[in-house]
Amino acid sequence: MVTIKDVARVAGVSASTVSRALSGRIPVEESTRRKVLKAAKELNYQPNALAKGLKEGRTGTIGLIVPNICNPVFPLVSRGVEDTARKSGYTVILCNTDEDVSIEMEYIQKLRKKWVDGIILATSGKQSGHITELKDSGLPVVLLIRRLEDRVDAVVVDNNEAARQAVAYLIRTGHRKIAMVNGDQGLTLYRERFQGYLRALRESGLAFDPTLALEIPIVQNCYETVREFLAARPAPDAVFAASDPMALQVMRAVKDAGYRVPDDISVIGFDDLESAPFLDPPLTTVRQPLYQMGAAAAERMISRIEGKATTPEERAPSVLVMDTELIVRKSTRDRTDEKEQYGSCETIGKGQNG
Amino acid sequence: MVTIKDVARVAGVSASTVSRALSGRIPVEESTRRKVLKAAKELNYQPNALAKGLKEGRTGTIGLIVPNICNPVFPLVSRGVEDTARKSGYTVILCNTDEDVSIEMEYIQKLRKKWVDGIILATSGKQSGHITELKDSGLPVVLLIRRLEDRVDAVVVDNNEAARQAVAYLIRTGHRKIAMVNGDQGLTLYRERFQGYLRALRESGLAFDPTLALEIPIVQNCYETVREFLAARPAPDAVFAASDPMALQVMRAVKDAGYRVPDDISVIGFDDLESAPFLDPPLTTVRQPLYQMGAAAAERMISRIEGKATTPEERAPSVLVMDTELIVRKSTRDRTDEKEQYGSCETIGKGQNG
DNA sequence: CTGAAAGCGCTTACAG
DNA sequence: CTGAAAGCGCTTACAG
Repeated sequence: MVTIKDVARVAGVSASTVSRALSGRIPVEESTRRKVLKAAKELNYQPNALAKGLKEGRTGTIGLIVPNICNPVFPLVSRGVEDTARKSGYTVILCNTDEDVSIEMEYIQKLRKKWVDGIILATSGKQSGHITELKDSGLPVVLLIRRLEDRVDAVVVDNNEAARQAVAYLIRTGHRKIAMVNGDQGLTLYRERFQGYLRALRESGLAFDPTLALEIPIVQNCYETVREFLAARPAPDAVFAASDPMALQVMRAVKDAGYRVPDDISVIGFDDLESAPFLDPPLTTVRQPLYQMGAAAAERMISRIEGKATTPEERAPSVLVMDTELIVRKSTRDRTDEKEQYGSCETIGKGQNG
Repeated sequence: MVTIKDVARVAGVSASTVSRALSGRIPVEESTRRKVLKAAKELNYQPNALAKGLKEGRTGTIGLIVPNICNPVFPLVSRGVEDTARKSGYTVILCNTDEDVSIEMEYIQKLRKKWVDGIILATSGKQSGHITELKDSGLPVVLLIRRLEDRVDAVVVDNNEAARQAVAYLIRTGHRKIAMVNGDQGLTLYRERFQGYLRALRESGLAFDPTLALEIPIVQNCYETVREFLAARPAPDAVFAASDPMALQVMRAVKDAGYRVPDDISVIGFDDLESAPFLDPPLTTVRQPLYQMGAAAAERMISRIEGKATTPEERAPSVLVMDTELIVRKSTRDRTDEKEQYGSCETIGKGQNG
């Protein structure tokens, strides 16, 4: 590798001058600057980022910790982070934890050793002590998806309200027996969505029926659990699934049990993944601005790192709550309209996937 | 941050001794070793990875360059890479290029500056000069998905053969007018899949009809293009889509055009994403061992980095071709069986999504 | 086995 | 404006 000394030799100046000329912000005689730039180009000089980082105490690297990049919300989130980071010259280290706090802590330690300039945490884990500790150590931390009161910067959606709106929509369109298929209640975001579901019921004076609330911690079990649920008791008239991947499995289970979507059972999801409009039927779901959330988290992170936050308000932790939107497609129907739109050929519809 | 000097002071030895004691592999008196370990623990000493990297010329970091983590094959691939890397103590920098060679080159340069120990390249870009150049520079490089003759380590599937098998299956089950919905022909993997399609036709004595071959470089356009295709000419009896996301859009378009899957048109995909069994109908598709491919690439990379490859054969570039498997589900049917299994209620079936 | 010294490749106060 | 020197925090040949 060619070093700063090689450039210095070729340009006929000292290493200090090369460093200054290349930095751009320290005054150097125009003619020497040109000589240095020419030599650097000629030798294809690439400054050693480790030496630079060691000296400056910063590396232009951001850690991004997610539960699992295979959960389809995270690719979009991480593109939001990475695109924004890249535009400002930062690079992203990706870490999957599977919501295992010990892996999360292991990664945090490793990232600190590598002197990342900050850590974006998109896990919704069960513990938080290590996070406030991390923040108090002075390293910039931004939470994504999850918040920790108002003590740490965060970018989130209002899961409670988004879920309430979705369920309120079902109620408004005539559904009365609404099941909720939910994820691990150990994770804040699923608890919040459950609270929203309860709130919508309460606001409409509907009683909460605990037998209609399914907690399914592992997405892969969703299909089986819903099949058993449908086999064991009278069907609900709607299912609110706490994520699109769960909604997909719910729809499959509903159809395989001999019911039609949305004729017999309406299904609503949460996420609005890219595939949602192409499912059969196209999925009604709550849209989260995933890419924008990633981008916003990265922006917040970079302004923390670069110390742009100067006023007291800017220095205080900020929680950015982004808007969700209910996207109505064809997996839900209006039950207040008694002329059934999809009602013909009922037996076939019921049987075709059974 | 606490440094090696702090530990040395507390342990009452020199920094050199601390370094040796902590390294584990250099002999140190048992009693001093214990003192050092105790002091290190007490101070929660974390060695500075930048200083270590600067001295040793390696960083325990691997670069992973993909086209777009939002293309759903890459989350699994990258988990394979990351899980394997993590087990050996490595960390992964993720880079998205959108198949833009200039972004790819920019990232390669940046990764080199950061002294990554190797680069795994999963892009299937149109140029390759910079890759052989990179490899010749001595930095370990492993290709994923794509290969470059036998000049660079690679982990791939036999796209040509996998596509041939899929199309041969369609032919064997009585399909005669088989369309192919394909991706950007500038990318090797799609060209190879197209070649496999042609080969299957040829082997069965079927003529290739160019009007049945659709090149759709941008997945998002797939639905519209297939709608137009179906509106403009008599329908094919099967569609081979070169990826599952395309297959999903094809199924939607087929149904919206008033045809049934698989009664009127069989659809076959490529990837076997997690959602494939839950689609409606469950998707027949070619399974790629995505996670294993990522893991294999990371293993190859690590053995290159750590110089385990010692015999001449081990040092030579290796191309690992992994097996694909055709997973038959319900989106294809057997046309040689003239009792149509799904044939009842034909008009409803055609109309229900139109 | 252990310590003092050199050096990895930068940046930046310190002189001039 | 420019150079020589110090130092970021490690590791490792060199002596002892």
